[in-house]
Amino acid sequence: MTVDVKEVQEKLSVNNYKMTSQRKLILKIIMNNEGKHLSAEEIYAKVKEANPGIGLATVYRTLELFSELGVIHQLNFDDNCRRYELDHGEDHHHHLICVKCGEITEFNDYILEEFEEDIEKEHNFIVSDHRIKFYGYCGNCQ
Amino acid sequence: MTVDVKEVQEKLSVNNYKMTSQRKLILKIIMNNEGKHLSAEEIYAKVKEANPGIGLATVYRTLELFSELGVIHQLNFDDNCRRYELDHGEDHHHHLICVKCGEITEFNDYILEEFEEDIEKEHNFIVSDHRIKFYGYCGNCQ
DNA sequence: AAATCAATGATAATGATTATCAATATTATG
DNA sequence: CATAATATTGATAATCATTATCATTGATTT
Repeated sequence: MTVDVKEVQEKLSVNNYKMTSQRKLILKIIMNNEGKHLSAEEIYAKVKEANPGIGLATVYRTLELFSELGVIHQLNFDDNCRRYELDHGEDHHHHLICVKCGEITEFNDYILEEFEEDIEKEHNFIVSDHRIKFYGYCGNCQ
Repeated sequence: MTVDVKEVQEKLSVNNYKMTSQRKLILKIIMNNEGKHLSAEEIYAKVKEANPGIGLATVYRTLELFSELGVIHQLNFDDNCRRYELDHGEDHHHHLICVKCGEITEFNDYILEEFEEDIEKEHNFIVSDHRIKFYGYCGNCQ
C-alpha cells in the first residue's frame, strides 16, 4: 500500500479539492522524505527551495487537508511540534524513540491484532487504529 | 506501586529540593484526580481554589520538576496541551481514545513483554518503557 | 468576458509554555 | 540571634507553533 501522486489526486477530486502546484510540491517533499517525520516548519523550508513564493500558511493548510483525507497522519514525539508521515493504511507502523539522543527508528508489527479483539470484548471499544511508542536506548547510546 | 506524599518528599530531598506547600498542594490535586489526565491549566484552576495566591508559573515549574523526578509523566492526546498522570513505574498503563467524543479509558496490559525482547534483538534497541494509544469508538459512539 | 468560487500569501492573533526578575521564604553560618 | 547565602515563588514578558483573517490571485462556469 504505497502512496502516489495519482492516488492523492483522486482523493482530492472526490472531495472537491484541486491538486494545485503547491499541494503537489508539499506531497512530493513528504514522499521524498519517508522516515524523516518532518514538521510543518521543516517542510516549509524544503518547499521554499523549489518554490520560494510559497507561504507558510499554505503548508499548514495543506498538512491539515492531507490529514483529513488520510494521506498523512500526525505524530508526536514530545518535541513541541507536530510531525507528519504518509499514512499507509493498515500497516502497523510504530516507532522506537531513543530517550538519550532522540533518534527515531521505525518498525512494523502485527502482533496486536488479537489483542484488539480482547479490548473490544472487555471494554466495549471498537479499535480502528493503534500507535505504539517504545522508549529506550538505541545502539549508539547503550 | 502507589504514589504517596511521603515517597515524593523522599525523592525531592534526595535531589536537594524541598517539599513546599505549593508543591504538596499540586501533588495532592494530581493524586485526587487519578485518571483525569489534567493539563497544567486545569491543575492551576483547581489549585487556586485551595490557594488563590499560587502562580501559574509555579504550576508549570512543579510539573516539570515532578516529571524529572519520575513522579508523573506527560501524556499527549493531540489536543494542544500536555497532560499529566502519576507515574506508577512498570505498570503497563495505556489509553483507549475515542475518535468521536474524545473519551479516554485506561487499561493495563502485560502482553508486550516478550515483544520487547524481540525488539532488543532485531533492532539493537533496549526498551525501557512503552506507551500504546488505541484509537476507535467507545461504547456510546458506536 | 463576466461571475463565481477555491486557493494562496502575508500577516495578525491565539494560546500553551518558557524565561526573567524582583520579592519572599528557608537554611546555613558566624 | 543576626546576617549571609540560597531556593522558591508570583507576576509578567517573551517565545514559538499553530490558527484565523482578509485581500489578492487563479481557475472554472456560464
